[in-house]
Amino acid sequence: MLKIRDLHSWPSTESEAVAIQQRLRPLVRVETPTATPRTAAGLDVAYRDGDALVAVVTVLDIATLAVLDSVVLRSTTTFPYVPGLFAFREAPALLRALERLTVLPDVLLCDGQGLAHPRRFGLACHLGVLTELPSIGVGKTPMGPFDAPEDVRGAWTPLALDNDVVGRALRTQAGVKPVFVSVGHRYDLDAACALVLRLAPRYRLPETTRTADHLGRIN
DNA sequence: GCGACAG
DNA sequence: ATCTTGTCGC
Repeated sequence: MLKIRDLHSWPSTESEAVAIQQRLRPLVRVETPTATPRTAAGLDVAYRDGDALVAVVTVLDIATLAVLDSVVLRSTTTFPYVPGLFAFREAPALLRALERLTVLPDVLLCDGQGLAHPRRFGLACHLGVLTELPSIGVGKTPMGPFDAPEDVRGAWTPLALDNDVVGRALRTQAGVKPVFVSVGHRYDLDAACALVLRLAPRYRLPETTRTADHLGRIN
């Protein structure tokens, strides 16, 4: 159902990984989404003892937050955790999980950064470019400094890296830390923040990531 | 050279 | 990410 573009093989060294990011970075497209999305996917990976991991993808109906589909895939670690090269650790398993989806989502919400990345090619960009699906990065920790948005749901401040605005620190609830939203592929920052707010009516993180995280813990 | 650094 | 007690709040 979902086609994964064969743009590169999975590297085993950091320098190869960086070269792939630099080669794929120009393929990212920032654009206003054509239509209002009806479904959104949450992607997450849980780690187990040793090199075992569990990749989870859930598809929710944005209007009702009902879970329409979910895939839980057990796999194993292929690349160490290196800040800036996160996709090479999590994307292989997440892509295999995405291929097993029955309901194709209108947009991907990734657990990590998109353009808010040192080379402007975080996990959300990587998954977006390889699937050609619109994608958004929702991180719990920023990769750079930021000014705290006011403590009101919906408040935000720009996230800058070097001299570019690469994302936003977005307050999804008063009294909790903001989340860090950036474009992954085929989306824009305003629409991304609006969607994250709709998906997080009650908690800090969007329901998509919460359900995916939950499934990863119990499986 | 040293520290910082998505999950 | 994961390892973990108690505590505050709905």
